Amino acid sequence: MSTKLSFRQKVHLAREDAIVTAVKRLLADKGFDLMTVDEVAAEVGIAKASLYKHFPSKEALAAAAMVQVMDSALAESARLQADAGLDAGARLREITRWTLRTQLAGEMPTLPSENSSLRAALLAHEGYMTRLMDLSDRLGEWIVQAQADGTIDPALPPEVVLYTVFARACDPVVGFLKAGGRHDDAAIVEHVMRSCFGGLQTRPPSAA
Amino acid sequence: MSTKLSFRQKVHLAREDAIVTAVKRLLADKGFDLMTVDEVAAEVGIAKASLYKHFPSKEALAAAAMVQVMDSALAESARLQADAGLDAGARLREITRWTLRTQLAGEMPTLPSENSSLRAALLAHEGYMTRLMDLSDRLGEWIVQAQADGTIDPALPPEVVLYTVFARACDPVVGFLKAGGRHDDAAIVEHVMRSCFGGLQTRPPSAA
DNA sequence: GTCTATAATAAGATAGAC
DNA sequence: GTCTATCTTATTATAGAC
Repeated sequence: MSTKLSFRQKVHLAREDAIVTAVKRLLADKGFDLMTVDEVAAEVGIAKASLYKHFPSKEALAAAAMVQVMDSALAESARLQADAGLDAGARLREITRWTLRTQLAGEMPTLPSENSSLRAALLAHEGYMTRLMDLSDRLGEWIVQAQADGTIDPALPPEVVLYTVFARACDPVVGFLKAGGRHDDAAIVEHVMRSCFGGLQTRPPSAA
Repeated sequence: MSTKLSFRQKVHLAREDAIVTAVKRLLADKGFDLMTVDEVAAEVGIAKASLYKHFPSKEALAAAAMVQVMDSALAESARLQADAGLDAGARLREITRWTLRTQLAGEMPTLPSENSSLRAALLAHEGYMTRLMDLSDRLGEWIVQAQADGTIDPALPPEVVLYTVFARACDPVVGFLKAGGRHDDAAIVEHVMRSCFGGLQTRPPSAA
């Protein structure tokens, strides 16, 4: 890969980045089905036909946004991996916290529900699937390690833990609490973290 | 209310019930936005125009389905309330279990996401809102009682517990595990129950 | 590559006969 | 109340000039 880019190419990439940023925000706000390409064009400030010169379809638009989110998540996971002061359990908690903060910031596109034209497009999108598997592998290692360490319940199958962490990205509890207006963002994150990792039941005073 | 119904009225109600049943299934399967009125008509086996003689809009169709689900949930909560062998914590666990079983059976319509024409229709639907508030009140009493009993973590605000229980109705973990095919329905329910009430962290051997 | 204008299609809703 | 046929609107996508 050359790092030397012509002015034209830089402008091109900057525009595509502006488009993807708008798509991310709209996806987080309304979801794929309710987001219209007209809205995206309006938010970016260009004509709809110009959008289609950059991305061939609405699905490709959304996939590009999902790839960018995956890259953010992978970057965050790399930071946590590099932090030698954290054990596997702490890394899992911190990536979950990052997920909740990202959702609260309105930057977490809602994942595709089971039946959606987006779902098929994402499954066929090589870049997205590679990143999803990389992230799953890294979190999977943390989970197995944390279960060996005794910080994550070994009675839960690892995929249950993985899906539960992933699901925080679209946890409706976050939105409900935000809409209620009785808690600030930090409190919402801590409440959801406590219910997720500690459970709803009362915990006996921990030996640890 | 008279219990005496003419034959015509009975046929009318039976048809409306068939419609609502189809809508419930399609809502659980595809969600509101992806469900089309044509599909509903096809599944019931009548013409679309006939549907509109029974329900004035797609939103009214979905609202009728949501009311029926709420009635099921209220009936289940009444059964649990009447069971003197259960304390508040056990009732909360059992209503959550019922929610998960209903979702696995394909009978739990997905709740409206934040931005949807359905959301506004439901907020304006008196029958739905009354039932939602009745159910929230009953679960709210259970939560406060369970926190006083020490079976639910008193550090969590009651509304966090309430929303967390409600959110099991659309927990994507259930669908992921089902799609994975490595667990039967009963195992899925138990894994999600354990992660929800016990938390992802290892629990020290309980004193209780 | 950007624009305006325009297909092409899908889906909610209705008209009018029976 | 049920049907067929149709209207209306919203939305994805493209044509063609510059």
